[in-house]
Amino acid sequence: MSHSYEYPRPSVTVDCVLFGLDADRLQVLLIRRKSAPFKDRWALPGGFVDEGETLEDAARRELAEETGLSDIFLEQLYSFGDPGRDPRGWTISVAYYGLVSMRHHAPVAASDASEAVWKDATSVRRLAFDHDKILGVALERLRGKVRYRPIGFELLPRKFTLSQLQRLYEVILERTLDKRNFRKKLLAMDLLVELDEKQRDVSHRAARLYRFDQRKYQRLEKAGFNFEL
Amino acid sequence: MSHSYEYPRPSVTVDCVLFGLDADRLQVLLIRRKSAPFKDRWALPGGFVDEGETLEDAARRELAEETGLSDIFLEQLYSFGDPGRDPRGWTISVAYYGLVSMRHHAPVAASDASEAVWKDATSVRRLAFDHDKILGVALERLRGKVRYRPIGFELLPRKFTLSQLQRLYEVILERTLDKRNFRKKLLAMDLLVELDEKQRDVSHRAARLYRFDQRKYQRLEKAGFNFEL
DNA sequence: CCAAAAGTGTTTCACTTACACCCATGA
DNA sequence: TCATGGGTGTAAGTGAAACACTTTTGG
Repeated sequence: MSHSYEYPRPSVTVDCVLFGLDADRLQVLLIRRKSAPFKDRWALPGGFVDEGETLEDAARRELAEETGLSDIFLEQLYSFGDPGRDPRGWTISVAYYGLVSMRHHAPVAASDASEAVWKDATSVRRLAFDHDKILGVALERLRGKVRYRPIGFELLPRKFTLSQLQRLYEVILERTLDKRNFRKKLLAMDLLVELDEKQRDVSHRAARLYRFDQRKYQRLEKAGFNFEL
Repeated sequence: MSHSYEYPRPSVTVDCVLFGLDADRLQVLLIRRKSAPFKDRWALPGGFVDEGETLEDAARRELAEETGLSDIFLEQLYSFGDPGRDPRGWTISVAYYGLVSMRHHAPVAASDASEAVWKDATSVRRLAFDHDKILGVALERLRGKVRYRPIGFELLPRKFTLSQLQRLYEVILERTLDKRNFRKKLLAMDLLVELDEKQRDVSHRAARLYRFDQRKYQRLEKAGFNFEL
């Protein structure tokens, strides 16, 4: 199909919706745009895809360039191509979403970003481009996926308490959970490794620390096991 | 960001994975390519996105052009952009998947397609481009989604029997289901409308026909109802 | 009357839910 | 000693799974 090259081509970008968890709020990483369009407005980190790289590599590269963050859980979210979504012209964006432990990932602005900060994910509005919409889709996906895939652990430090884990689900799902039932259910899955270690520097009884057994989960998953709530 | 226009741009295509159900096999609609690359090979229907149309519109347009099918359930699946996936050069494809009742949608080849036919979805191989991979992702998505969203009905005629519905799930999920439990569960959801009509032209006891109550489902869904298996 | 699929209930078991008090620690 | 969250068990109810025979219809 040699005439294919005659087709006009869109620009293609990647945008990243990176979620973090701040005690009792779901956060999203935003950058302040250095240049037009939407100069000085808050936006999702992202940028143009280069030839010769995968879409996911592009997302990781842009994220690293603009916020300094690397080595994180990232998944493709959705592609946005409605006409008019970018005032510069025809632009299709492939969005990714990711989860990080805020404690281990402090953003540093660079490149096209004059600032890179965590903002409350459920209340930010009036972002650049159609990023409000992208964020909305990402929130929906996160709420859906967290219930049947153990991705929530990515939001916590490697060692965490059961209360932290419970708060995580309460924040994302926006409802309270029963403490005893929650612990019973999660421990029954036998995917948490009880560590010989306790919380430190808290002014109350220190909680036991756990870690998620990723390997075991992968084995069980292949055997048909289903993580649920 | 005026320098954005200096970036090299990829071609962007859409590809459609259209599923149908044939008594006891899951089918996928394929076209035979009229021209290079992959001339005469089986491929998913699809083509280049035009400026000024949405990605979904592009998918519907290409599907209509190449197979004559229109007015069907379509959802965005995933975007594929690995370098080298298209021998013509840098090309990103936004894939969609859809479900149709084969009885109501007979394909007719046209445009870039010299044939358009239904093939067994779980056994076709060696499709053009990376379409084997796209089909694999679509199958995975279908199996996942059919269990918690009532999209399976799109594969059936508007009026169907409970046995047809059960076979649908058995085919997609690749396991047998208990007849009594299946009927009990689905009828308990109260989303099927029992019609005053029966199956015709069968050489055994005629089954009662039902239809899916889309409106009611949408109301219940908003109220937090959750379709499950 | 035979073949083929339609249609129908009950019991068992596992899982979910609701619920309240004592414990350990640091300030 | 007080405030703060950590940690624990049981009973009741709900939903899932297992299971076999009778009915209807056309050939």
